[in-house]
Amino acid sequence: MARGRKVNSNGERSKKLLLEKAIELFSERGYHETKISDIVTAADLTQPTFYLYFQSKESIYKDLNTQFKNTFLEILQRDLAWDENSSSIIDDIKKCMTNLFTYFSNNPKLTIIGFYRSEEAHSIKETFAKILEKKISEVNYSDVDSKVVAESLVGSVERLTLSTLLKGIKTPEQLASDIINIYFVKQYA
Amino acid sequence: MARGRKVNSNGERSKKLLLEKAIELFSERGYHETKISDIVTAADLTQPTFYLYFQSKESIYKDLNTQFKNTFLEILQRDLAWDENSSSIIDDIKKCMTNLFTYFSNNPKLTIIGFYRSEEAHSIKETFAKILEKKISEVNYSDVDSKVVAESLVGSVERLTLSTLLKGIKTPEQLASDIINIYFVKQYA
Amino acid sequence: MARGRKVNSNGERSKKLLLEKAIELFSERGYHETKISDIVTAADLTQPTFYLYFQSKESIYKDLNTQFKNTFLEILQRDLAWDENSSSIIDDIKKCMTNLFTYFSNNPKLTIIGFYRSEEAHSIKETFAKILEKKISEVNYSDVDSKVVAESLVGSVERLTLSTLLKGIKTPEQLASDIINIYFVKQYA
Amino acid sequence: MARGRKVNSNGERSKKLLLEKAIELFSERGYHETKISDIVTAADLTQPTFYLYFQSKESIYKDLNTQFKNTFLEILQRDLAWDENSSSIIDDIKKCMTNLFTYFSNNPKLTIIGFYRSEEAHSIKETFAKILEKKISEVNYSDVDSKVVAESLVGSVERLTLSTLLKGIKTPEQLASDIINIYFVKQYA
DNA sequence: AATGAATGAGTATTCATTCAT
DNA sequence: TATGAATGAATACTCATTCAT
Repeated sequence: MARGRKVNSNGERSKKLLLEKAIELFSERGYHETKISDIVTAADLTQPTFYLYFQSKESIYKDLNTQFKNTFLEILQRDLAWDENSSSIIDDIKKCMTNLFTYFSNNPKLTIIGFYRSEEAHSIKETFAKILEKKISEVNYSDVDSKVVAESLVGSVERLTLSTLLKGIKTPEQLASDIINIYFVKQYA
Repeated sequence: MARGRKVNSNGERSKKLLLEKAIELFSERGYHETKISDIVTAADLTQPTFYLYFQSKESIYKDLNTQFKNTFLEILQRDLAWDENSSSIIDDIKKCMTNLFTYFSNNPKLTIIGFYRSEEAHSIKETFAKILEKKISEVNYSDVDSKVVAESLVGSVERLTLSTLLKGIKTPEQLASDIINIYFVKQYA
Repeated sequence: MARGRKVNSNGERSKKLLLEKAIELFSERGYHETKISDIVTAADLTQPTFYLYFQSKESIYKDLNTQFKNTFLEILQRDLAWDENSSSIIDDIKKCMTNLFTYFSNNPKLTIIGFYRSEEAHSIKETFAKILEKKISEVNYSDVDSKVVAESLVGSVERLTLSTLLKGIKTPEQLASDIINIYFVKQYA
Repeated sequence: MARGRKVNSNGERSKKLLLEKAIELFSERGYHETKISDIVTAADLTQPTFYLYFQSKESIYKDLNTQFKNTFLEILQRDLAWDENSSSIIDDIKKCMTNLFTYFSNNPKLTIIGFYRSEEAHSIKETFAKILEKKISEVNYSDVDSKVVAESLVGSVERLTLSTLLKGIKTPEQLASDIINIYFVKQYA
């Protein structure tokens, strides 16, 4: 293959392609097992082209994580804003989860990276738990302290996303409903 | 430039030391960010000594994971054996969790590796979920299918171990009790 | 994504601009530390444009050096032509130095490149020394062989250009006069 | 060639060898034209071995320069210490030059690097000139200011080292004597 | 049992240069 | 005349692993 511009080439398209392949590979193999050479090969480009659009391997990974984190926190903020005098706290939580699951569902690979593989995932989950805790503390949750309930909820979201949502077994709405049922509806007689 | 056996050296002790340091570093930094040179430096030994006791970096990591996995599955098997005509399924689950948490608590670093960092962690959790599902299916859990409840439970264990148990906020017994409360006791009125 | 000829663009001007920026950067940073991308960025142009006017990075650098060398040798030839029956050899040398310094002064950056940074600078200085030697050998210079005096003179020119002439501390005339004083006038009693 | 320790290998020797080859190549080709691969090939070793003994290409180069600079300045300090009430300033200068030339002569390649190729060479020469200027200002040097004489002297040293000393045409003593003759003895009648 | 010394095989990154428009 | 887009070829540096002692 000769040097220089390819026929019909287009910068935006190349960048997008590289991002796609990067997301794909990072989510499948993780950061260290993904080589720049893998990414560019998958995109049918060469290594220097990667550096035309991204600063470094680390920076593209961080960008991806930031992107996930920002959207995630945005949804949280929007749906679980604090002093909201909403009709029902539980409905709020349910709505929030539905939106979260919808986002995960639409961006499964990015979610794998940002919610499971990244080192930053910890802090994201901590934040999630803290916000939930505040909500739950307003609910009359018998016998268990809100922190534990909140962390438990985060764990449920984490695990169910992987095992049912991303596998297509449950829709966002179903999953949110199931979780609400487990945590907030009398269920065991 | 003295070479050869150190004064006071002892094969078993060196191996143990290397294992300890490896667990420590793998749990703190993960597989790729931990170099053999880090491990031996921490153990005040040299790289060839590492290969005296372990086949490779990968093999020691796998060993560690296998060790965790085996004990984990052992506890599961023992406490949640199938067709047991136990007095109470829920008590069984509670007992199992208590034992699991006790093990985690006694081996926090190995737990980080085997239950959080390792790629194998997925299959461990799947197994866990499957066994739980079988149990739960025997319980009259209204409105939510057992698979979801089981996976949710696994998530709760996962998250609460990290955020409360390993931080010393809850004892194994307390945590098991909390989880049982959340999942199996009418809690929200 | 507009491409093609810029408004107000002009081939000759672009080439001149590139040359200027190249001289500037090569003199400041040297050959290897100057990237083509630096040059074109400084000229507010793009990399392919560079190759419209110059064959390669090496060739523009060589051109610059050749340009310096040619002018330098021209001045030497003109002012120190061999068997000239000039009234005074020392006056010739002084005149030559004055002209050299004037040229340096008017082209400080090119001088840095051609007289200091370039690998070719060695041969230029050798030539300079040889020509001076021939002149000096005709002068009754006691105790020191002409080669040494000539090389010494070259060194003085080299160093003083950098430390006084190009810093504006001395004018070409002053510097030439100073050097002549040092080398050819009884100065230390 | 197999991995692992070579027969009869010795760390100190390898390091020395690498240093020697590095000095040789840096002096012949300069920093950028010398690849690590060139150095290790010349030493019949491999690239990782280089990094066993040196931090980086830049660091070994800097070390070399520092080594040259330190010795150089040491000689200067020792031989041209300020308020010395020495019998003769000119003798001091001569002695200093002799020592300098001897050092250059014994370390020709390092001298090429540290006194000619390095960017630091400028500051070394400036220091040299400043110290000389102080000395010369105490001498009754007619018509030319001491700064110019000092810089000129530095230039002479610079050029003559290259063109006569390192080529074996002059001994350190002869060269020092010649320079003193040029600058401080009535020479042209 | 342990270490000093060495290396094979990567791996991210850079830069001059070129093609298609 | 000029540029957007791309690449060939290098190059410093790292790390797990191994041999000789």
